[in-house]
Amino acid sequence: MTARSSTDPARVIPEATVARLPVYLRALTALADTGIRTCSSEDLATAAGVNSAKLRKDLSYLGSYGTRGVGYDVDYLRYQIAREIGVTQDWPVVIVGIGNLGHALANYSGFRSRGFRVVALLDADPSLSGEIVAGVAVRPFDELEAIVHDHDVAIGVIATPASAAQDVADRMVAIGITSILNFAPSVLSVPEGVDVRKVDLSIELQILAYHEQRKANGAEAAAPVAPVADGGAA
Amino acid sequence: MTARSSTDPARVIPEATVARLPVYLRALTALADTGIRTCSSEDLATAAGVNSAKLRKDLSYLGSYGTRGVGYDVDYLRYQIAREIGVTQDWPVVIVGIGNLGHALANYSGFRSRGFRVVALLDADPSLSGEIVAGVAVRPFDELEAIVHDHDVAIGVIATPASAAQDVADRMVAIGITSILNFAPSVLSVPEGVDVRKVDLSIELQILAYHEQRKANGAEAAAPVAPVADGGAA
DNA sequence: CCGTGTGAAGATGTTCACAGCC
DNA sequence: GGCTGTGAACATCTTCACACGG
Repeated sequence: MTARSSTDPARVIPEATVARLPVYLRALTALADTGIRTCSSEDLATAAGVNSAKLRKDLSYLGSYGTRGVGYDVDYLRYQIAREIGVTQDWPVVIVGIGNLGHALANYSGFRSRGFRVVALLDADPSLSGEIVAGVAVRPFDELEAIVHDHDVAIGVIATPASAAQDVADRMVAIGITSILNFAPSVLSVPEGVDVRKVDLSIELQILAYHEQRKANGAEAAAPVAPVADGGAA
Repeated sequence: MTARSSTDPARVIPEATVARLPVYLRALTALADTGIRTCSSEDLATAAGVNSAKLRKDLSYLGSYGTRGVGYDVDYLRYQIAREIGVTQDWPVVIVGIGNLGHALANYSGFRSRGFRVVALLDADPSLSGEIVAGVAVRPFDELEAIVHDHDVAIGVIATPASAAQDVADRMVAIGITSILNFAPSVLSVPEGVDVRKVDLSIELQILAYHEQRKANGAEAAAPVAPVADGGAA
């Protein structure tokens, strides 16, 4: 049973699973690059850094793409996941804010190779206009609307200072962008139907600092080594 | 009662809460900057982009720092959260891999202002050695051990290509680093007791692409607008 | 026999709704 | 009266363990 078609509207993939699919995709690509044609859930789970039960459960939401007693065909599964995520063809994206981070993002080759194409770089500072970064000219922020319409852009990246982020987001939303990746350290408010994901460099460090502090306190105080009840996936 | 002291070893803060504390900290700083001395859970929740029940629950894991009928003292709560995270004084960090992203990270002022101090920039490429980035000289990767010992560094940032990331991580762990922030698109394996957090730019975009594709499919197929059962926190 | 796919159990996280205190 | 702090209900996510099919 459960031969769910990819167009079955009832099929819902849990958010936690969606967040791992790109990891599986990358792991499959790595396996394929080493010439491996078939893998078990155990193999792929190890490559992806998760345990095999979770991997199988995740894949089960997509359909039954494995063969019992055998495993998964690497290329076939890779295609199925790519199709599910929607990266079998390129998504055009615009990057707004060409400071240090914007430069790094524009030059990041991982976007290109993973289903995204940077169609424009925009900055409010007119002195940057015309500069070529990673083969793309920096253009004035005003041109956002024309670019978005011309290239049918649905995804925007914000790499501006925090003070500008909400204004940029408002403008993006007004023009029709419905997904935003925000690198600015600010909370964006957007209407329903617009997705925002946030990448915050210093928040990640602060989370590490919290655990680091706990390790230090634990060492000097009570329990020296907490015996973590761990499954044991390497 | 539950007058938990900050040194009470039994007190455990859920991981999901830990991940939000830095957001609250930032929101409190923003409120303080506009001269606000006191705020309700509703105010702070709005500034942080969460709902107030979640905020209160999160804060309750730290202790009882609010006043019923009144709210929270902004500066006092800010200090308590900073202390809990461990950013009341600076953590020295090293950044390995001074490509585009490493440059951007080295120049990112948010680290400095949020409890971190970049004490060294390292790169395996000898031609980069001596270059000054954000006031810090780039040094050969070999000097990692000396630097880590000299500055008592516990947190390392990896901004190398994926192919080098595991080697760098192994070296960091061998030298005594116990927390790693990994920007390379690769799965790191580290021994128990070492924390790794991953920031992956293209994974975030792929997650957005998935939802974007769903919106597009939903529009052309069945339900035009899914009536999301939402609490309604703006 | 082996490894996938999956119900069921358990753990973690979120929201509700109100008691308790200012 | 108003707002915090929190048990209890609900939702989501993870892990277990085994039936099932190649």
